[in-house]
Parts: sequence; C-alpha cells; structure tokens
Amino acid sequence: MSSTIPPDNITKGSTSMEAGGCSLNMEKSMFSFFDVKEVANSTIHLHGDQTLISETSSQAMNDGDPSLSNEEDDLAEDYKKDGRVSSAKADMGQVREENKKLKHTLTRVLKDYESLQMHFNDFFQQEVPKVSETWLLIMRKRDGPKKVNCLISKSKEDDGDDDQELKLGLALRIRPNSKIGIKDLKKDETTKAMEPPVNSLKTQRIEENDLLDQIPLKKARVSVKVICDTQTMNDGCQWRKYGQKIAKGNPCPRAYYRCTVSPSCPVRKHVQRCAEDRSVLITTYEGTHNHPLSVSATAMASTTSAAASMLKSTSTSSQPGLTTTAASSTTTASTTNFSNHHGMTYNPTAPQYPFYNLPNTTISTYQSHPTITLDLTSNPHFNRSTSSNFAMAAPRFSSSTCLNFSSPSPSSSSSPSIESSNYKNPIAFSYLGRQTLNEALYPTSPHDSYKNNSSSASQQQHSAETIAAATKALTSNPSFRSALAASITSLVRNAGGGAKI
DNA sequence: CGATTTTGACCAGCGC
DNA sequence: GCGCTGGTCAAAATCG
Repeated sequence: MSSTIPPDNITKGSTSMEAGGCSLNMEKSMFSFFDVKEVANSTIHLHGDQTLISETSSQAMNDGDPSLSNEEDDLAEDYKKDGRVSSAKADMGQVREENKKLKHTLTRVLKDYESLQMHFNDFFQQEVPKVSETWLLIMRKRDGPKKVNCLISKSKEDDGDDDQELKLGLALRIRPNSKIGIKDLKKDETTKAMEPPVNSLKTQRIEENDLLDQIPLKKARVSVKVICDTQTMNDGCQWRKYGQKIAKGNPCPRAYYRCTVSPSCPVRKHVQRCAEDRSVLITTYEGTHNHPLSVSATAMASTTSAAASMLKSTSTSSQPGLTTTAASSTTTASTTNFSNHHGMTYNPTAPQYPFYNLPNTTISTYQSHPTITLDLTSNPHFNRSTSSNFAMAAPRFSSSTCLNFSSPSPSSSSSPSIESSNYKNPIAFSYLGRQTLNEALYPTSPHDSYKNNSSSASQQQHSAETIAAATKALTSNPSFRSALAASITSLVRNAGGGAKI
C-alpha cells in the first residue's frame, strides 16, 4: 500500500556555497517528507525556495474517525486509479528540472565569483606592485657616509607567498657602508626586502626635496594619535613589552613593545600618552612584519603603510598640498585641501593616498626618524567651525578597543594582545572602535539602532559623515584594497575547506 | 611553569 | 671626552 519515495531518488545530496559572506544553503531536504502514503487529499506547492510542502496531512485530519479512514483508503485507491501518483511523479520531475536549473545558476554564480576575484586580484596586482617594485623612499644624507634606503613597501618576497596574506609595513634598506646599517641589518636579518638596482634608484630618487635631504637616515615611523583609555590600542597584532622609559619633556612613561607573532619579527612600537592631553595615546610603529599577518593586523599595517607612503610622495615630488617648515622639519598635509559637501577634504594632487586628505596628518623627523603622524583625535565639529578642513572623528575609545581594524570582539580585554576571534572572523573590518564596515556603510541599520538610543540626531549624522569619509579614505587606499583582497582570499580558502561563516 | 611585565643597567648617537 | 637622551637588554617579579 505504501509507496515511499526515498529522498535520494529525488534530489541527491545538498549544496552549500559561501561567497563573500553570503551563504547559500541548499541543505533543505526538498522532498524528504514526500510520502505518497501521506499525501492523500493533499495539494503540493512548489515554493520559491523549491521546497515542496504537503499542505494537509490526512493522518492528522482523520484521527479517531474510522469512516474517514475508509475514505482514505478509497482516496488512495482513487489516486492509483486516477493516475495521481503519476501526476505527482510528474510534479517531481518538474521539480527535478528546477533543481537542475538551480544547480546551473549556482555554478554560474560560482563562476562569476571566481571571475570577479580574478579581476580583483589583477587590479590589486596592478595597484600594489607599484608600491612593491618602486622602492618607495630613499633618504640619503648629503655627502655623508650613511646612505640608507628607507623602504616602505610590501616586500617582494611576498609575491610568491601562497597563502597570500600580506606583509606590509615599513622596511629599511641599508647600504653596505652604512654605519648604522650594520647593526640594524643584524636585527633585520629576516627582512629580506630585495634591493633594487642602485642606478635605477638614483634615477628615480635623485630629486628629493630639501626636507628629506636633511633627514639623517633611519627607519621611517608611523605614529597614530587616538583618544584611548587603555595602555595600548588594540591594533590586531601581538605585542610584548620590553621596556619603559620616561622620555624628556613628557612625564608619562613611554612603553616599548615588540611584535611577538614571530620571534624574529623586527617590528617595534612604542606607546606614550600625550603630555598635554593624557587621554591621547600616541602609538609609533617601526619596521616590517616578516610573517603573515592576520587580516585585522594586515589592515592596520596597511593603514600605517599607506600613511608612510606619504613619505615617499614628499620625497619624490613636490606636493602642492604639503607645506614644509624647514626649521621643525614638519610637514602638514592640510594647506590646500578643500572640502566637499560630506566634509571630506580632497587634495587633487594626491589622489592615491587618502591620508593626504586628513589635515591632521603630519610628517616630521624625530630622533632622525622620518615620522608620519596620523592624528585621529580631532573633532570635526570644532574643525568645521574654525576652518573648512575636515578631520577624522575622535570617538573616545572603549577600554577594549581603540583603533581596531579587526572584527568586533565580544570580549572586553584591555590586553594589547589580539583576541582570537580576530583571526577567526576576518571579514568584518571595524574602524574607529567596534564599528564594522557594514555598520559604517549603514550606520542607522535597525539591528544596531539600540546602540544609538542616547545619541542625538546630529551626532548620528556626524557619525555617518565621519564614517563615510573614513570609509572613502580607506577604500580608496590601495593598501586597504590589498587587505580586502586578503580577506576575500581567506574567505575563499575557508569556503574551499568547507568552513562556514 | 611558561609567558609577560617591570625595572635598572647598559649601549649608541648626538651636541657641546 | 662628557653628558644627555632614546632605545634595548636581561634578570627578577608577577601573572594566569
């Protein structure tokens, strides 16, 4: 009497695909409950999601009624007689066709996705290698023995790196006769940035401007100023404190950290509170990571790297948007910028480096180190009232996250160490606190509106403008795009391994 | 018990 | 050469 159709006869297996955070889960067993025994007097609907639903259950309707049970038998007989079974089978055939179409669509989507990824990689390789192959910064001391090529680049050795995680940051190239080079070379043994031909370097970089001509040659540094309550800001990397000093002119101690992701990693940072405003934390990065970075750390490294690239620009060309004060060796990227209606400044002369658009970005020399400072502490409201320039907002960072380019973490650690979740969920960048990129793009999305209950409308608008500006700055940055590429690549790898987001 | 932080000592660069 | 300063080392202390 019963003629059960095994699910496998209808649809074989299930399909699951992930692409860019979008999960198409087709695991629903489409017809598993389809049992002819149970379909008496049922109608079958083919829904948009290709799930067949038995609308009524004869069993449920007929409970406790023998006469109905007899009717059921009759109906079942009718099924056979009327050829309804074959009709149902025909329906199933139709659904099978639909299933095929779906699979075809899925294949097409996958192909499109791969094609997009290839396009992205091509684009990324066209953009970033300009940084990689053109050694970004050469600072030479005029007629001195210490000729140092200071490089800010994605190291060439990464090109063959299968895992495609990026190693970005600042690097130092030292000529053999460099006095300071010998020592630093020992320390940077693992930083095997390839040295470009000297001749090409000379032709490329023979015309440095006066400022950097006068800079004795040490590693470039990137300073980030943020308002932060904690000892350090969480930048996605793992650090170990190795020293502390009271620096001259600042009663606040300066803490020295080294990267501990790899024992041989030469990257250092030091953290110090601003003497004038102790809520302001100044973090200075130096060196190049010689190991794969988590996406979150890559984003941070990319950001500092992009900022450091400004040094290249100031050394290789005269930037009308930059002013130089020779006495202080300080350059401020704000002079000729103008604002658009979003409050974002644009410097038409420096489209490739969005940090030019941040007026509170300065280039200076400190202890003979060329240093670029990203000042993220300014309040745009104040700035707008006093000038047309735009500055990035200065949210007071929470105790757990200060400048976090990583995914939001549920934990609330004050440790400088990266939370493990940052490695596990690399898709969502957050910028300026815990805000994800998605939230940045849709700052008033309903799901997080509860967060903003206490915020005024103007604050929200300001926040949206700020985030839009920051997002624009980030997304127009080749380094950011490289980080994004790493994210996507990582996702694709995960998808290949069957991992789910 | 290993990892991390603290802290005084030490070293190198620089100006005088 | 000397003193000052920034930066690093390394042993001891502390933490988890």
